[in-house]
Amino acid sequence: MTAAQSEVPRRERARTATIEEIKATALNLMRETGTTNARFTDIARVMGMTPPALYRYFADHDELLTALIIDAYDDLGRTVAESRDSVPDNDLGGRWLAAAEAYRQWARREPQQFALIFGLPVPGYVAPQEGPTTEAASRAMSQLAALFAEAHHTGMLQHALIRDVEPAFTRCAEGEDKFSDIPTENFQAMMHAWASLHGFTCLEAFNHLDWVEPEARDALFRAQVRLAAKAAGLPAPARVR
Amino acid sequence: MTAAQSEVPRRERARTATIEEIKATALNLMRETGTTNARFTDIARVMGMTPPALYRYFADHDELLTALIIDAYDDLGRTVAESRDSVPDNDLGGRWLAAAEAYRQWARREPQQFALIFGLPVPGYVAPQEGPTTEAASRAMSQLAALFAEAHHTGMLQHALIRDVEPAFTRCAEGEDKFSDIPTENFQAMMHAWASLHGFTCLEAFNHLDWVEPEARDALFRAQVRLAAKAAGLPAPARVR
DNA sequence: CAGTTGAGTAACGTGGCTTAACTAACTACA
DNA sequence: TGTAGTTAGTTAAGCCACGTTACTCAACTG
Repeated sequence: MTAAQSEVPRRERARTATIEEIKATALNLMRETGTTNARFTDIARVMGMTPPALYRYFADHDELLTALIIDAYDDLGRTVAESRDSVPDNDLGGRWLAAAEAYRQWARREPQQFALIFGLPVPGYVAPQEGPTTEAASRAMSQLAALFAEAHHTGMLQHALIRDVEPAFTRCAEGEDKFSDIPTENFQAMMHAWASLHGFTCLEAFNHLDWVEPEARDALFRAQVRLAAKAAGLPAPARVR
Repeated sequence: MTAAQSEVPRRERARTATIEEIKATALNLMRETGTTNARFTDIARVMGMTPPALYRYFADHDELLTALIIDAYDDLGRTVAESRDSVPDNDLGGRWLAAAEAYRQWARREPQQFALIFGLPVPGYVAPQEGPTTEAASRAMSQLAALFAEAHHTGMLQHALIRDVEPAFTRCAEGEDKFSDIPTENFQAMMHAWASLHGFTCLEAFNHLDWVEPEARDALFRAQVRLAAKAAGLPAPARVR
């Protein structure tokens, strides 16, 4: 391990550390202000630096934002995957429940990052076209798709509740290589499940469910997710929490 | 009608007209920039006025935003209600479908206004506590609730797919006076339906479904809404579109 | 004619983005 | 070990833009 450190030149390590610190600081500022804006000046001040120094690491405000967006996707995807994989392979319903809960809790914990990736673009930000953000997004989403692929391959995926697959959607789904191993019917069901999960998550993360008591909100969420599972043909979770 | 105009003093009419123009201009600027920010300076410039003049109408940036948020809720609620009521009373499934489609299309048409009410708060904006925005929100939402109440009273509301109502949610739902005439089971189902609708709408409005062809997206949406209806115990639409 | 309202001008203050020029420290190599 | 090159960082400065207030003028109302 000590040997591995010297693999990477000292300077380069310091540099990446600084980059990480900048991003972390920007996120902290967003958390404080409750927005998706982080001023260069403030970041520098908090870090005990001067604003121009940041330009050594990010050519542009947009470049920082792009990095943050990619990180957010990766973090969300990783969190969902980890939570999903903490449930045994044979309990597919439980794995879906865990993944969904992770999605939800991540958004609650980090509403700014959630807004960063799933909300309106930040004022003044223009996304790099065909860019790495899109890739990061599909990487994160494939964590959900993996669950359905898994279910399909082990034969545990039942028929979806909506079975009259729309022809237009069939054509479209077949165009996506990475999902080609899931039957269209189930792929469509997955999209429904995702939308359903996403909707609850948005409402809660942006404070539109404050009038529902916390325990009731938990219950409502579980019901929403179970409903989505049932509709998608996923088996019920092994243990009821 | 001509007599009615003189009911309201000339000055007051001019004043409200200006207020409307300010709000409309702000919205146009938001549409142009694709954000939820509208600078006072820009509004004034577009209107052929000077910035300070706006302070005659809005004491504050926040005051303008508050007005815009309330307008957005009202507009959304009105749009949904109109679309819903354009379908015959006896076709409850069709009414739900129409309402949902209106919700979706409104968000597509006005992503900025949609973000204004359902996204992160605008940078620097602090909502007036216990304020009129909350009232406007529940007014808009009651347009959906009305549909379920209607269905319940005419006896056309079947059992929801999820029937083991969570006890915590029961207590909470009973606390809401305005929904007290809908059985808890169905109220919960309504929340599920709303979340599902909202999720799809958010994803589409914020460009996360661009990879799905337009016709396929329409199909996907209709399936999502039909699924939600089935789960909530609403009858199927009379005519299949 | 007196009072009220709308609007403009000028000005203040602030604050942030960004570039340019310079300094200090570190790295590597002879 | 000394020296040349590179990198991180600072200071200074320019620039622009926005929000907001105070003051003044014009127009309308009654």
